Amino acid sequence: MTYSIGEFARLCGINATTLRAWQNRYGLLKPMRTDGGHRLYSDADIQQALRILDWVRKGVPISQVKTLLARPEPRRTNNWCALQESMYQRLNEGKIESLRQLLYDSGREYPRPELVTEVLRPLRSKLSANIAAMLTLREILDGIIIAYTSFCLEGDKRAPGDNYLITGWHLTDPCEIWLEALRRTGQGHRIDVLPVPPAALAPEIFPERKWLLVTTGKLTAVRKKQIERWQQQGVAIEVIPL
DNA sequence: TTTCTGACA
DNA sequence: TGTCAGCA
Repeated sequence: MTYSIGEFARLCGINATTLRAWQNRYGLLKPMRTDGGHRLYSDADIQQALRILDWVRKGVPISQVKTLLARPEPRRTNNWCALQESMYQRLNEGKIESLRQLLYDSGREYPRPELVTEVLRPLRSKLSANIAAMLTLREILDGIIIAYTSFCLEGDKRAPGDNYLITGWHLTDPCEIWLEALRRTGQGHRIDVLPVPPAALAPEIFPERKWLLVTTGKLTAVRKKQIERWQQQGVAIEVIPL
């Protein structure tokens, strides 16, 4: 399957002008050309675009992305790959109950932080092209992740522990709140989730709880100031950059 | 509709 | 760094 620049731009959600600029200025994505000189993007280019967007979302300047892409993939056990693949297949075949079961089993069998970073996050990245079918699959996956995380959080509440509130702060992808919560389950914390962060946060109203703020992008001077202000008001805050 | 270049914020 | 106008 090949795509014109217009189609490709729509699929991956990047402006066509920007795609050309990325190619010309930073050598990112060099598609084949038609005899007439028009760009012809392939499915491999889509995968590459998703990898690029992953770095951009993490706040990496586009000029530095090429070096990061050239780096070999961070080593991942075959086990993780196989598990990810297995989840993807069940999702793709609409076997939702089976996928749910697999996630619950995996959560019992493997450490949760690795499950999140090695399996769930990569799987969601794989599903982030702007194609209706993929977005639908990702929503289904997110629903299962949220349900499972709630289940784990409730379990943690049965034991004593520190009280936490986790939410997003300048965060584009709300599911990341749940993934971060899931990473922290089973460690003797009692965590509540604010799934939809309010437009303006007021952590000072619950100073007795520790606040975990999941955030994308850079900690600007303004944001650092805000955190200092909250801390001066006696709120314990941990910022979790993605 | 796409190409490219140069320019702007 | 992303986007736009203008031209072919």
